[in-house]
Amino acid sequence: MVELLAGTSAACTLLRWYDDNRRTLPWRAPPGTRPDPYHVWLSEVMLQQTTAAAVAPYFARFLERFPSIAALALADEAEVLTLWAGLGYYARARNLSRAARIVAVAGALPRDPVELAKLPGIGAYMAPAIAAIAFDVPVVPVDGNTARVLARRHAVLAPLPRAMREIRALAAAFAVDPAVVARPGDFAQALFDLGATVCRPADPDCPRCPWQKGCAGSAAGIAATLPRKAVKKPRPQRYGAHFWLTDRLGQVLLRRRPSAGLLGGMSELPGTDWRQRPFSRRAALAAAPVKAEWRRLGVVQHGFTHFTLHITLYGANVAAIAAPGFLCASDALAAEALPSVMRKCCDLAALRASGGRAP
DNA sequence: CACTCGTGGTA
DNA sequence: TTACCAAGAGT
Repeated sequence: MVELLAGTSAACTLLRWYDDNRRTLPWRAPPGTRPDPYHVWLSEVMLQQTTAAAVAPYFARFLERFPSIAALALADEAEVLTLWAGLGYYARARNLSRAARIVAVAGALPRDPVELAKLPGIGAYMAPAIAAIAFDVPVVPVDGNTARVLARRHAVLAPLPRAMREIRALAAAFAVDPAVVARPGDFAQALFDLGATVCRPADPDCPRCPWQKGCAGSAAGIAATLPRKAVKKPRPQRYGAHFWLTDRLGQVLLRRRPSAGLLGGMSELPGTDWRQRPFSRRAALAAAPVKAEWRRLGVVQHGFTHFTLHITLYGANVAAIAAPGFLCASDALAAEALPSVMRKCCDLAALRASGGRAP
């Protein structure tokens, strides 16, 4: 009964908590002001499966180079990937690059979630997220935070992803609450902040939660165990060999990966494909870009989402390089679209060249 | 639905 | 040290 009284709904309670506890983030507009829809869009893309701390410096550099959707639309995908290097999930950058051209032609980002979802890289979460945060459309996006908060508050016992249908229904019910209709963007971000700072994945701080009184998961003492998740399979190992080839001028041979798939469109040191079994020295060198006195520099290990990669790195120096790919001055590698795994390889090669020992 | 697709921080 | 995790999307 109490929740039917104006100004005392659960949504209203959360919004009041948000007014006192909201996080200050680079992509967030100050209270009472409207954010730039482009900033909202870019931040949502960067924040997919990525922490705010990791995103912040990338967000700043990206906006400095591409201050508007129009500026982004004029850029080559390759340059966008350069600014994305190290952030991961590079399809995000490719999709953003494509979408920017579509939006630039249309003139502006649409406000309708259905229209937003037609853009590459904008899916079931991000369409309502942008609509709510950038345009105050009364919808409630369900991200990992929201799913966790609602699964606990309503003691949803079914495991993810099956529970998503029920969780989405719980979120949608909030969208008609007058307090949410009045402040859709703040409500969405209040759920993010509650999930990030109080209703944390492990060790939720229930005593400090504005929703504890109405939380079934907390009442049952099972909040920390929710949401439940389907068991995941073990991460397999893969092996490869890559080659650090320099010339008389200190330039390094690189090549561009295929434009789709893993690390699509990114630069890399030439190498083998990545297989389930290690390469012998002979098998590895059969894939070397040139015949040379190859020296084993060490092994780079790198964890991807669905496998662990072990790269044996070989190094050689020749007078002049004649091989497929392109040359890059060794002091210009920082400006290349190198994914982290390749950055590790380059770091190891530099270390060995300066006298470091093989690991 | 199940799988692919990165990375760095935390316990 | 391994394992889990973060404002998910595309296929």
